[in-house]
Amino acid sequence: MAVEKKIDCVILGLLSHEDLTGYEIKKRMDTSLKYFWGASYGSIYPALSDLVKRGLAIKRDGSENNRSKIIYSITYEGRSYLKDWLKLPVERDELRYETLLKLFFGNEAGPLQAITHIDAFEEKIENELKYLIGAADVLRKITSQDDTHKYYLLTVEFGIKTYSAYLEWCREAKNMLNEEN
Amino acid sequence: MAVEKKIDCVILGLLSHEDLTGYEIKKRMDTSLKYFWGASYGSIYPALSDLVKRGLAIKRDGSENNRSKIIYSITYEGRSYLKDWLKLPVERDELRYETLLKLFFGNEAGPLQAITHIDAFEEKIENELKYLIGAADVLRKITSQDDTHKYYLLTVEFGIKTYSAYLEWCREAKNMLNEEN
DNA sequence: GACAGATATATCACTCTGATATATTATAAT
DNA sequence: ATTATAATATATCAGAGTGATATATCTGTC
Repeated sequence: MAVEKKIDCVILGLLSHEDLTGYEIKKRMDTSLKYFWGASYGSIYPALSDLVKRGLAIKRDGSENNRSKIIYSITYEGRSYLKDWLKLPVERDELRYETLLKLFFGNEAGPLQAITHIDAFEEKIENELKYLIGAADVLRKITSQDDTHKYYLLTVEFGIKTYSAYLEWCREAKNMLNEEN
Repeated sequence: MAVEKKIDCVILGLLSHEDLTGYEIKKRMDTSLKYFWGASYGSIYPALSDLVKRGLAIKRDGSENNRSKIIYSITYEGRSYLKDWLKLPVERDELRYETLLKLFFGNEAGPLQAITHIDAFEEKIENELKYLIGAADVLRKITSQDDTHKYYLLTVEFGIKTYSAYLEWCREAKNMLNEEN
């Protein structure tokens, strides 16, 4: 079986929920998927053209006035392709934390520098955690009626759990670094 | 200031600890850095040649018998370049979890499929957590004498905290999915 | 009516991955 | 002793994806 390109699978996944333009797909990446996935225009637009060529999606013109707009929908074949991919075991879960990388080499720059990086990390995580907690409240109310957003809620709860753990670690790490400077 | 390529910074960081061959650098990536960073031979070898060209590292022949071996060391300029990068604020911390991606689109495949992915994730994390706990024990003994490995220990403790949170989430997520199937 | 910001599509140089090729040495099995 | 397998070691390349940039329109506001 051909190796699935991840960008194709994400786009088909989003199109399985609703019809979208390339621009809207990018917005979903930057909001709903932000905490565990990402993609740039440079991969989205070429992938959309390719999906249409392969019959996994179709496009229609949705222009309004002079604003050009191309709306993409998933086809039956696209949905089947998506289902096949969802069945396959997960290939890779990957973390790429520059904060940890800089910390790992921290003895070159000293504890004060390390604490500065941890402080910045902590602040960013605190803000994102607030957002996720708000999102979870909204989603819990919706899913109590119908459960179309159940899976979305699961990923948000993953974020809440891990971000809370990050904050605990920040405090402990700073304590350890403060002991000896 | 020129934008630093991440691969250059990681390699210089590793060389700031000890002289290494390209192969050994890859091994460090796959062990010590594994939980928060990665790189392939296809980026390591070209980057090493480039670092030498720019005077940030030097190479010497370390061949034994017929086994060719090139040993790289960091230069004064390289160490200074590394320190400059360590001072800069972190640009990006990024998660790329295919498990969460498949879960997000889970309503297309159903709760049983989602649970299968969570089970696989849980098993992988349990194994890695065991390894990290062992590594932390060793590192804590070493750092109680001298603290060269203090920063390494901090990254391991980050892993332990987050992996424990992942496991909690796995149990809760499966409970939620089991309620209704 | 001027300006900023959001909407919308598209391309490109460059980075990095994943796979592969090549060759030697060490270890284990038969 | 021989064979097979795994580890050591360097290197390259097609293809995937990023980040930046270009272009143009629409919307809100001062």
